[in-house]
Amino acid sequence: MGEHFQDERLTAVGLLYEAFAGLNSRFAAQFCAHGLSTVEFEVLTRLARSPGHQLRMTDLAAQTSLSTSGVTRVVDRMERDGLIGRRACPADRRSSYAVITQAGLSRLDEILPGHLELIEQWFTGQLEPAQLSAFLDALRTIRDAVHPCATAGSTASGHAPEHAVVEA
Amino acid sequence: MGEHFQDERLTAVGLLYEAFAGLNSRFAAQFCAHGLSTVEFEVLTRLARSPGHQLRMTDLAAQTSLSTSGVTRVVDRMERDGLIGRRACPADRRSSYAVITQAGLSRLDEILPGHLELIEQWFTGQLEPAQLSAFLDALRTIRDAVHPCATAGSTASGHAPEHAVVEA
DNA sequence: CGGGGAATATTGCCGTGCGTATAGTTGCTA
DNA sequence: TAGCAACTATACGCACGGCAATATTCCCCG
Repeated sequence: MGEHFQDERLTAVGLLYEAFAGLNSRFAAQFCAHGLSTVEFEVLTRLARSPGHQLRMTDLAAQTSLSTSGVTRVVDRMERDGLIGRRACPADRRSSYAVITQAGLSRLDEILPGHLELIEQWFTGQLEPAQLSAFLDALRTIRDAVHPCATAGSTASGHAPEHAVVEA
Repeated sequence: MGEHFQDERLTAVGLLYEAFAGLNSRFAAQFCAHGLSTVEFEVLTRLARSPGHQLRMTDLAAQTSLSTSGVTRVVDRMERDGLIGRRACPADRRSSYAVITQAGLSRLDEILPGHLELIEQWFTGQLEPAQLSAFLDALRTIRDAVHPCATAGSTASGHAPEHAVVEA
């Protein structure tokens, strides 16, 4: 494997990865400054965007790629903090709704401005549009050179479902 | 706090956040398919990009925003898997180098194509350039409306608590 | 030359957080 | 009414990482 070539890809991936990791950690730091974890923020936004500001536990789990038990616990924590509450489902007494409270909405209101600011900084600062498109061109070139027909059938180290891309 | 306005911001943040979260989880899934965790991938790229394919434990910790003990343990795992090795530092017998092995480089080679592909898909698919700039404009507008003087001062690089809100 | 303090890596201890498997409850249908 | 399905909550265990303590080595200053 050409060393030089590998270097090219590595620096490209490395730089971009740094940028992503940096953004993630800044997100986390900002959430933390407001007493939230990443998943808790996600739960909050999901609920806030849902009709009636509520969601069944199962649906919440499905929409956050968390297991149902994980959702139970997150909701436990956030209920303890007063950010969300549980509400019995009138139609089906097996289900229960997680519903965002006024405190939860306020918390979201506190976080959003800084969050948006961070996003904008990232895109306009760290990732100049021109830089970005140039980078993407380079990416494509490199990739085409490696995988003329993509296919990606690489057969890894006998480890697993290859490109098992999941996600909802 | 205007409900309508809040909704605007929420959908904006929510959509973007989904995009980021989706990318993250796809990254993780891909790494996992090759038997790596996220930090392990980061360590691998960091070492591969370093002169001599090696880095002192402390430096590795500094560059990965992991504590030194965390690095020790990650290196333990990866050494056990044969992806990297330890090498005594000739100049300073307190230090030791983590050095990437041939197997580690090969593993990286297996991962990179799919990784690059994913990145390109994300930028060109999920985040159309036109969409993106429009979105950023909207962002800016919204933000300005909320924080006329924003200031934003700061913290492009540290993790200052910013609006350190209490609440446990 | 010697001693104290700084730097470095490792390890024990512990908290966190999640997933799997299990249990308990309620709804639905024959 | 019985039995199966759907839903949530809990028990258990695991992986991960930070903090603080420890051992070793280096370096500076008297």
